[in-house]
Amino acid sequence: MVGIKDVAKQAGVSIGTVSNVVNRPHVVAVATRNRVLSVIEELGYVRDESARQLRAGRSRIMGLLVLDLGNPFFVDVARGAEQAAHAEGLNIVTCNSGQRSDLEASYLAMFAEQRVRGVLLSPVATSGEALRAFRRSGTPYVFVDRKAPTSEASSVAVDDLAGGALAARHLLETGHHRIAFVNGPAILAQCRDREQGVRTALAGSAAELTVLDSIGLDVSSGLDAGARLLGMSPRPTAVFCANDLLALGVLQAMVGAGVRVPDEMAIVGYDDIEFAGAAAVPLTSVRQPARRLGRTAAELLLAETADTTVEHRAVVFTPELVVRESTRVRR
Amino acid sequence: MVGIKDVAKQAGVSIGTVSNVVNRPHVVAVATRNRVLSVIEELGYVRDESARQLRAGRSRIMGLLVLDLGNPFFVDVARGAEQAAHAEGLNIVTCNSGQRSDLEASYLAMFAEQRVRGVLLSPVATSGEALRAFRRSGTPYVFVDRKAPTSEASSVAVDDLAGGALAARHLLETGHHRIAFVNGPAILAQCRDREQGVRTALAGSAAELTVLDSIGLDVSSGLDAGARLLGMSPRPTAVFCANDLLALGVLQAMVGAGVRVPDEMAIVGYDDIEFAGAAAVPLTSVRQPARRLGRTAAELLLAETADTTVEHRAVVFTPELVVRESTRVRR
DNA sequence: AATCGGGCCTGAAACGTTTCAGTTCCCGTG
DNA sequence: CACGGGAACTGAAACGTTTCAGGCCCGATT
Repeated sequence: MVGIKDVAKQAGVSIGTVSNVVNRPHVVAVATRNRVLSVIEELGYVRDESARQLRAGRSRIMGLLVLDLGNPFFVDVARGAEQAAHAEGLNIVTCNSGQRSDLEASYLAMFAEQRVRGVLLSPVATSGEALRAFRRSGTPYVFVDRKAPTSEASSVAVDDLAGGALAARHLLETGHHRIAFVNGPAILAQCRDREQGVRTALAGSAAELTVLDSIGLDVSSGLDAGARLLGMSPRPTAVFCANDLLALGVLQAMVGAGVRVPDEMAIVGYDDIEFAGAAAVPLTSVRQPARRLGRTAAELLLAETADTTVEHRAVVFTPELVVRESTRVRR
Repeated sequence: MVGIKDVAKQAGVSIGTVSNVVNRPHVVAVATRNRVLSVIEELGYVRDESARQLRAGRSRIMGLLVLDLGNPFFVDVARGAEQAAHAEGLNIVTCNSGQRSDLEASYLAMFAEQRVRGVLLSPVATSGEALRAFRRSGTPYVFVDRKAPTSEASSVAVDDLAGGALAARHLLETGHHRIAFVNGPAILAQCRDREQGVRTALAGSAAELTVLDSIGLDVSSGLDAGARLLGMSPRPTAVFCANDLLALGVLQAMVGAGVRVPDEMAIVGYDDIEFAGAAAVPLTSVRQPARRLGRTAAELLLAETADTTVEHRAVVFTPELVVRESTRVRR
């Protein structure tokens, strides 16, 4: 593999000069610069980032660890983060924990060992061993889609209590009394908060709430939850799902069983992913500003890595209800 | 930042011993090992991967560069690749070119500078400057979702000619004569091949083909194409889209305009993403074995990096038609 | 008693850069 | 003409690891 000293020898200059051509072209005479550049081209020299980083002490990479890349919500978060990072000349590498603590730990350790500039983290749990070890490494990080005390780190989140309440109130207002909530893994704060929001909104009303827990936050878990819903008696007349993937699964189960939506079963999802509007019955959903979430988080992280004295901030966005056919009142 | 020599000093051993504790624990006496381990824990030592890699010469990371993470097809490819890489103790980092050559170039350069073990690449174009520069870097790579001559590199792909033909023949068999094909950017070989497959299948038939080009391969491009379809006169009775995202957009446009699917407009998509079955009208689609694609590509790459004498292979999978409501013949 | 061998550990070189204090050369100024 | 100063380049140290040749000690073998 060709290194900087091969280039130097071939061009008849010192190693330092080659480095200058690559990193501060203006300090080297134009004739020399061109000669070196053409040797670089000729030999196919590629700078070794490990050596560079070892010496320079800092990386040009920002890590992003998300819960589930299969959820378009997180893809949008990633897009937002990428936009902000590129504006500063940093690259984003995205890793997917798939809600598994062991993978989360493994990727966090990788980021720490790589000495990345910082990490945007959508954690499985804020109390785990993985995170504790990561904190000690001193790598700056910002929570995404998760509130956190500013004493620990900055965070960018959406108010899940409000989001859950928004959905529940909407179902009350459209006249439902037997309401189901299909929740994801309780280990996720998002899930706990959305459920809490639902309970708060329903408290004092006459509505009866059934909570169905499911293993995952994906379409097949939704199908499964849908089957359980169909078996209930009396059957709820409305269901709110902790995210759109679950809701699409439930919807599919209803359509498959010939249950009319929204007449026999109203459905509300969460995230307002692009596919929600294209569903069998267009889905009412709680919209989160995903891209903005990612962009803001990256900006916060960049600010903190540029100036370590800046204090942590907790940004909270407010979700918004998008009403579509799946809860439309019919006469 | 605490380094190996801080640990060595604190534990009263040499640097080499600390390194052995971390990398080959069995060669150090159990008492020493425990002492060093507790110092590591106490000081919060994290190995610096740059230095390690600089010295060891090889990285434990495999790169994956995909065309569009917003397309669930590529998320599944990533999952497959991750599975194979983890089995070998490697980490995958995923980057998203978003079909932009400049981003592709930037990420490829990053991978080369990082000296990653290898790269799985779903390229925008096989002839670009970016790729030529990358080739010269000597980083092993395998094409994903793209055929390539084995003289250059291994590749894992799905037969897009067959896929296009599959869809077109299905539309012929269900009695359509005015057929539209909504294609994505012609720079993508996948798009060119699928169109070619359609043309081949339709050649000699009485069917009339209209090709609509769209800017992107996403839902909003599909909406746009749908609007154009609605304005055509005479309007085609069936449309095949280069991927499911486009098809979902077209479907949304039809539903919005009150055009009945499949009675007035049959629709076929491509990829068979999870959302295809949950669409307003469940979508007929050409299924590709996405996960298998990713897994196979990663395995090929691992084999080539383990033994450089192994020759390149070109694996081609065969797509499969999944028929659903969007093309069901009604009486 | 001398020798051998194995277990455990040390010390230093090497990896490919960046950075910075010097050196050389030349031009302009007093 | 002497001098100062800037532009262009050089040479070597430093970054934090891994690796490997060797050294030491102790028990077993001849």
